[in-house]
Amino acid sequence: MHAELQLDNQICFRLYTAARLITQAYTPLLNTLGITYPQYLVLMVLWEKDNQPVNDIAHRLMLETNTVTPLLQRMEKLGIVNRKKGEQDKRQQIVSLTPKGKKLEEEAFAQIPAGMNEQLSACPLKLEDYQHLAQDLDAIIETLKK
Amino acid sequence: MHAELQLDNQICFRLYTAARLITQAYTPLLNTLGITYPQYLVLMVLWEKDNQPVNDIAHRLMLETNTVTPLLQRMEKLGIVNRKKGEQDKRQQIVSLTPKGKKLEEEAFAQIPAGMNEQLSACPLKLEDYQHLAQDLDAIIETLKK
DNA sequence: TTTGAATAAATCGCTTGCGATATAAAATAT
DNA sequence: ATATTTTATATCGCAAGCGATTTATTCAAA
Repeated sequence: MHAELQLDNQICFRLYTAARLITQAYTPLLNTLGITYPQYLVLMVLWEKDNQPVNDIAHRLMLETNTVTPLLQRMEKLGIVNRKKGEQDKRQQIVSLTPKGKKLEEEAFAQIPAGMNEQLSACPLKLEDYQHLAQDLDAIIETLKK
Repeated sequence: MHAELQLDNQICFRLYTAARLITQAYTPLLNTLGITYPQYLVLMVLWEKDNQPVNDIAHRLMLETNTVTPLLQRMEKLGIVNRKKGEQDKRQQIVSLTPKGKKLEEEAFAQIPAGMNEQLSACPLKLEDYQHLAQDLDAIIETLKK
């Protein structure tokens, strides 16, 4: 019985589980938009700034390009982004929103935040708890990112 | 510009990223044991209580059996667990540790906690921050689990 | 007891995530 | 200018994770 090896003592298991469950909470909301959670993340990056190369999107999401490239290919097939070769640097693929991808921002704004608030309404955490949580998670992320 | 749709305002993105990065931090440590992080979770469940049916393991980890069954099949192939049909209830598969699976507990105890502490040594969070973090994550998990 | 409903696992198909490698273009060095 | 190295993406293979369905067994009801 090593206390260090017990599931209940693992912050990592809690992170792993909370991340899965909150992604699952997004899923029915995102299904009505026809996208997945990682695709939603990519859209948030592009809604903030359109026309970005794959690398910038990957860095923003702290993912590798071997994750992001296939994700973008699927999103292109869905008709929500376009990819075109960079003009100055032909190695780059510049990713941009299609009209459909831009339109999704309004639909998301109308549905996602309210839908998540509703699902978390029973959660006892207060605004300051969420702020504190965000700070702690940022500290962990900052420590572990390369 | 909808502030609600900005990545920096998303607690979910932080959870998603922190969970990925901390799993990545485990990876080199677990590689020396020849296992993955989800496999390590299963082992922690079995180290606490051996001989459990698939369903109990899945419930403990808050995963579905369609995730756990293939995971256990891979672990069986690695020679760290055995599966045998339940005697009272023949629908069940009772999962047990092999000698190799039991031995991994000592190796894990010798390497994993210290290795993770080292990687998180630069993290500014104090013990009480981790405790607070654990509480907040438990609140989210409790709210979202079905 | 026989039938119908619930339960335990397993299987299938698809998206992610990531280590390893490949390919092409740009930047640097000689 | 040519060779070398770096950089940007893409490709491949495998482990998860999960919705949907299937199969076998048990439980409950008629």
